[in-house]
Parts: sequence; structure tokens; C-alpha cells
Amino acid sequence: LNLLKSISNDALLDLTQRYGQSAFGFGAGHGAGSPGRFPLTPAADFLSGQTAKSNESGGEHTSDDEDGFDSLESRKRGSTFGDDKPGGPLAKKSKEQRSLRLSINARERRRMHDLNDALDGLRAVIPYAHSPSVRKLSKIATLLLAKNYILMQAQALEEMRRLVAYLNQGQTITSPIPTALAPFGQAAVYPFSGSALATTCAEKCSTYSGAPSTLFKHCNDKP
DNA sequence: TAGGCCATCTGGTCCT
DNA sequence: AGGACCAGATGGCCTA
Repeated sequence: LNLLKSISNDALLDLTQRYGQSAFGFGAGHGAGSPGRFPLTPAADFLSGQTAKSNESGGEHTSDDEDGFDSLESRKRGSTFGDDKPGGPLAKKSKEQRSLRLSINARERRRMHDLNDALDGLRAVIPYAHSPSVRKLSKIATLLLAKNYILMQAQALEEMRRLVAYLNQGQTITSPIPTALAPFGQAAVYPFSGSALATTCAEKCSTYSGAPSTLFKHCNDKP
């Protein structure tokens, strides 16, 4: 959380300005973004009920033909380069060249669709509100947000490791926790700062109710 | 209306 | 040779 908040490179700053802080400040109270922005789902919710579709890049693409425009949607979006345009660049070419060009175009189209499918898969697993009424993250926003999310997860994992190490070695320590032994330099970052009186391992573990049970297995093993 | 974002076409380059 | 990848160009759609 802190990492995501603290990262402030130019691109992220720009994104924050463009899409609103809510996209990067989950749980920070900016969740209710303005319509059309990217309001956040609560951190606890964003991973649950996710509808990440299986990303089969090698799968069939029903909308692709081997020749030129593939669908009405493509036609609407497509440029006026139009392969089938009478005055287009393909008009002067031979039938074989035209056929080859159309094949290359279709392949390139398919490749870009695969890329977009992968981006959709990425959007499905990063923290922002997934709703029909919410505008989809842009490609660049998706990549930058995903990068920061990965960094944040890595830091969370590291903190968890340190926490487990601390719990394993400090079960007999009584309150207050000596600063030198505290695995986290500042009290503000210490995950149990809100329950300073929970001094035993079991108490600490019970405080951290959201953690996977295997992380605190030692509390059950040892009386 | 300008700017952002996007899909598509296209030609070039690299790889297998 | 054929496919993958890339970047530039172009035009459509949407929003502030």
C-alpha cells in the first residue's frame, strides 16, 4: 500500500492526474471516484469474484477472416486504408501480392487481438473497479498500474517474511517490543501497532486474522 | 475543437 | 520463405 502510494515517477504522476488518485490509492478513502473515472474496489474485494477470462492467445478468433476486414466492428473502427478500397494501395498490386498483403494484415490483426486479450487479463487481476459503468483502463495505465502492483506485492511478501521470522524468534518477548527487535523500523509501519498489548505469539497471530493459516501454523503446534 | 486512445494498415527487420 | 515483431501513419470515437 505504502509502496503504491509512494511511487511517484513522472508517468505515474501523469496517470494519477488523468485518471484520478483513486486508481492508485486503494483503501485511502478516495474510493468513490467520479463517474467515468476509476473508483476502487476495496482491497479485500478486488481479488474476490474476479472474472478473469481464460486467456487463450492461441485460441480461435471468431472475428478474423483471412481476407481484409473481419467484421462489422472492424469496419467501423478501421481506417480508410481499406484493403477493399478501389483507390487503395493494394489496387495497383497483382492478385498474388494483394492476397499476401491481406494475409499479413489478418495475421497482424490477430496478433494485436492476442495482445489486447492479454491486457484484458491483466486488467482483471489488478486493483481497480471492474464495472460496465467504469471506463476501462488504458493500455499504458494498465501496464503502469500492474508494475506498481507487482512491486507492492513483492514488498508485502517481504514484510510478511520478516514478520514470520520475528514471530518465530520473539515468542517470549514481553511488551513493549524493543525497538531493536522490531522487524519494522517505524511504529507506524509495524503491522500490529494497533494492538500493542498483544504480546504473545498467539495473540499476535489472532490479531492478524486475514493471514493464510499456514503462515501461523507454529501457533497451533506450540502451546 | 483539441487531445487522448484506439484499431488497422503498411513496410521494414529479425528469427526460425 | 514465412511468420513474428515493431514503429509510423492514418482516421474514428470520445471527452474535457
